[in-house]
Order: sequence, then C-alpha cells, then structure tokens
Amino acid sequence: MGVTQSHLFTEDQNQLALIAKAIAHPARIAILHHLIKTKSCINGDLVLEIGLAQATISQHLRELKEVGIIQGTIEGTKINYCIHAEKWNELKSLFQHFFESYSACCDSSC
Amino acid sequence: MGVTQSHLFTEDQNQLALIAKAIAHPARIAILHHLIKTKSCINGDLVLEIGLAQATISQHLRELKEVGIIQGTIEGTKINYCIHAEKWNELKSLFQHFFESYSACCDSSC
DNA sequence: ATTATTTATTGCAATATTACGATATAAAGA
DNA sequence: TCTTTATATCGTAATATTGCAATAAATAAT
Repeated sequence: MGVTQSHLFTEDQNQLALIAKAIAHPARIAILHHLIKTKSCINGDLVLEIGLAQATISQHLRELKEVGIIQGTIEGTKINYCIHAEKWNELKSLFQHFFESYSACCDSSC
Repeated sequence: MGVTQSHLFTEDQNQLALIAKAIAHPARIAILHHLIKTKSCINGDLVLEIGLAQATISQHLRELKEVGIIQGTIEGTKINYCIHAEKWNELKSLFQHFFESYSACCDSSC
C-alpha cells in the first residue's frame, strides 16, 4: 500500500503527473521564479533569497534537475543553474494541451 | 520538520503549488481526462474505468473538489461530477502566466 | 599544504500521501 | 420496512516528502 499504481495509467498521465509534482512545492516555484528573474543563471544564493537550509535547497534543485526543467554548469566552486529552455517549452505545451482539452466545449452544466 | 514552510513564499507561489499538487497524481489526471471525454458529467463509474478501489477514487475526487477544479451534484443515490468551468479557466491562465513568464526572453545559455 | 567556500550527500525525525477494507450514510426500489 | 445501490468516511499500513544538522567532496585562495 501507499505506492502510486502507475501501471493503471497511460504514459501521458504518468508523465504529466511527474511534472506537476516537480512544480508542486512553493520552494521549487520560488527557485524557478528566481532563475527566470535573474536571467543570468544565478547559483545557490538561492539559500539567501529563500529562507531554507542549504541542504534543503540543494535537494529541491536536484528534483528540478531530475525532470530536466533546469540544468547546472560547474563554474569553479560554484554552480550556475538555469532554466532548460527546450524542456521548458516542452512542458509548457504539455500543460497547454491538457488545459485546452477541456476549454473548447463545455459550460459548467453539471 | 517535514512540514512545508509556506510562510517563506508568496501567496502566488503557494497557490500555484497547491494546484500543481492537485494535478500531481496520475489517478487524478485520469479522472479529469474522463470527465472531459464524457462531457455528460459522469459519476463514480470511475471506479470501473480506473482500476482503484472505491474508497481511493472517492478520496481523489475530494482532493479535486477541494481545490475547486471539479464539482458534484447529487442525483438520487449517485453523484454527478464535472469540471468546474470557471475554475478550470482560472487555473489554465495561472499556468499559462507561469510558463510564459520565462518563454519570452531566454535561450539556454547557461 | 592548509584553509575557506560552495555544493552534494547521508541520516534521521516529522509529516503527508496513497491505498484499501470495513463501516457509515443516504436515497431508491422491492 | 427491508434491501439494494452509490458514495463518503474512518482506521490503518506502506511509502513518500520535507527539512535540517552533520559531513563529504571538490575547487579556490592564502
């Protein structure tokens, strides 16, 4: 028990759920917001920006990296994180399709 | 420990995270897909459609109801669930804004 | 070589999520 | 009224997530 029954669902459903899960934490949204704002691909002074411990931020960064939404390049002892543009657009259109699959037809006639 | 530090983030960040969390499970996406496909606002033969137990489906429906993305109307002993159109559009534009806040400017120059 | 800086990882505690059987509730039909 | 049908809720087990201190690893600076 307690484990998601992925085999019951389609590839698409599982994938969209995974992406949503990556976004489903305010810290990770804050990280993305900050990476977007400071286009220059800022590293982990996210620890100062956001009020969480260094280990926690690092963990959130890893989760974002795992779904491919950000990428990091080593620069001396620091690491430059930034949005992965292609992946971002991919995810963007995934969500777009999801939301548009409904909007077409219906009024709330329930 | 173990509890999300919501006070560190903005209203917007917390809200978007909550919505993402509602979508962040393939069963809930499958439910939404099914409600969209059968416009006629089908009730809980979702239990047959999806392979999960009745109690589990009911729990997922509640979570979707709690963020307002679906609504249910009692109809005898059954309940008609359907997408809540206005909320859907609200969420749609929230995600749209989020994804568009980046797409404007950047290439993956990291 | 030693020390400082930056990030990742490990281990652990607190809490949340997922799933389901059992049971409760409530209306419909016999 | 009694039974059936449909849904919700409760209790509980298994697993996942969140957060942090401590520590490791790796480069830079002295």
